[in-house]
Amino acid sequence: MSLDTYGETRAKVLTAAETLFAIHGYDGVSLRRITAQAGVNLAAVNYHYSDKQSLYLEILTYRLRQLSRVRLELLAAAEARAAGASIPLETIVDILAQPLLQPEESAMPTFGAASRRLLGRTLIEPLDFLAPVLAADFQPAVARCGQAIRRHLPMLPPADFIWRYSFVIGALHHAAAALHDMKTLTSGLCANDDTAAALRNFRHFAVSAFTSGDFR
Amino acid sequence: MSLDTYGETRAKVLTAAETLFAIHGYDGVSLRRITAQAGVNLAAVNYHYSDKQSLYLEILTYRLRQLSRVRLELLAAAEARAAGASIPLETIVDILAQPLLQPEESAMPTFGAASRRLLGRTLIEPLDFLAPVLAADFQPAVARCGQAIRRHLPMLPPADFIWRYSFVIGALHHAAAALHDMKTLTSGLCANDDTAAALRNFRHFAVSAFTSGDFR
DNA sequence: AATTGAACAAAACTATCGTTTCAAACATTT
DNA sequence: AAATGTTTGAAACGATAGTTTTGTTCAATT
Repeated sequence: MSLDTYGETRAKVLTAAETLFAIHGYDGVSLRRITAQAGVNLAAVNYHYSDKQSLYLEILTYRLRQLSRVRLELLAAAEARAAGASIPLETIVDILAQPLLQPEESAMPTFGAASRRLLGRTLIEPLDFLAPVLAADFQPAVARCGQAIRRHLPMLPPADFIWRYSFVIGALHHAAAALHDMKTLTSGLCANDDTAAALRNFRHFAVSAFTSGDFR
Repeated sequence: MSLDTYGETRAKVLTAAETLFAIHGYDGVSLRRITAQAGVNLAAVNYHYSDKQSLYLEILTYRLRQLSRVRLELLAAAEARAAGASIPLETIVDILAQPLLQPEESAMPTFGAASRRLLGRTLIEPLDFLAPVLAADFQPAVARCGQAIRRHLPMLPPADFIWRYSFVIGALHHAAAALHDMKTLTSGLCANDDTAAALRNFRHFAVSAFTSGDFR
């Protein structure tokens, strides 16, 4: 191995693992497959990370914190702009969706299509051992955005709101997990990984789902 | 083994497999776990079904055909009622959602919470070897419902419609997969497996998502 | 009652899983 | 340059995966 590549094993494992986990899921990928794709030795995983679960946890924790950090920063900036008034509904939806659907436009280095798909998949089918990190590093930012949206719909019964919010979040996660394969899912009508179109359409979709019925 | 239970092994495997696959996914369940829960011998799976993939395929094919059959029957009945006019948008949304979210109200024997969760999960993260059965036994009915909805929005650009439809279907599948855990996901505000509330709220959600913007 | 084919149980088989071991190679420090 | 601690490579470990084999038991038929 050449000098300049020495010490890159850890990063190579991370990249390969994120890609493969995103496509096949946690149980669908073996450490041999990860290390083979990364071009490193099998033992590298148990050396740099203690075990398979820790590797998955480290990837997820990093991405979830990245996502929540950007969301909370955008929310704080929007609150400052609003100067006491409520944040526009479109803005809150964008704060929720853009970091996930269009990470390249946010300040999220190395967060690409694989990260998006991994999060979309994980948030749909969380594994048992991920519950703590989801509660700590994901739910709070989602709840904050939900509260900001809630202020636009003060007359909507709480249960009705939570149902709408669940459907919107579900659609968002599903889109994040499926964006890579939209061409097949739409019989060629939508392009794959068209993050701009996804965000634009989701924004309109979510806003109209929230505002229907006139509970303002 | 007593006389009256003889020959039930195949059914016991099916029930246990559907439940476990719904909870843990295809790769997350071993045949030993399935046969242990079913109370049958390990070799029963490879005897009654040829292998693990075939077992999963048989369950999925059966459920998808059940779902599509009911949807197409409801659609045909609604078309007959409409007598040439367009089917009400609410009715089409119900045709899509009710068999999945509230199977107990449809003519779907043995289709319960586990089946709903299994389909929701599978439709979100389809395994490679399921693509043929999805194309043959699931997509057609979804496409038919999509066309029926499309007639309500003749002025909406095709790409916009397909995006909205994708989001709605994504929200539906996510709800089907998550209905069992709504209490946790909504911090206690929604009850688990409240299929009636899910359908009622989804109906309103989907209709407002489609009709916003006034493209009729 | 003997026979046949289907259904079941027990055990072993092969492959692969996550993980560990241990020595060689590396970079760094003295 | 020697010593030290870190990183990597090759091999093997025990456990578990899916699958197969083999022998037995059941129900039905002749």
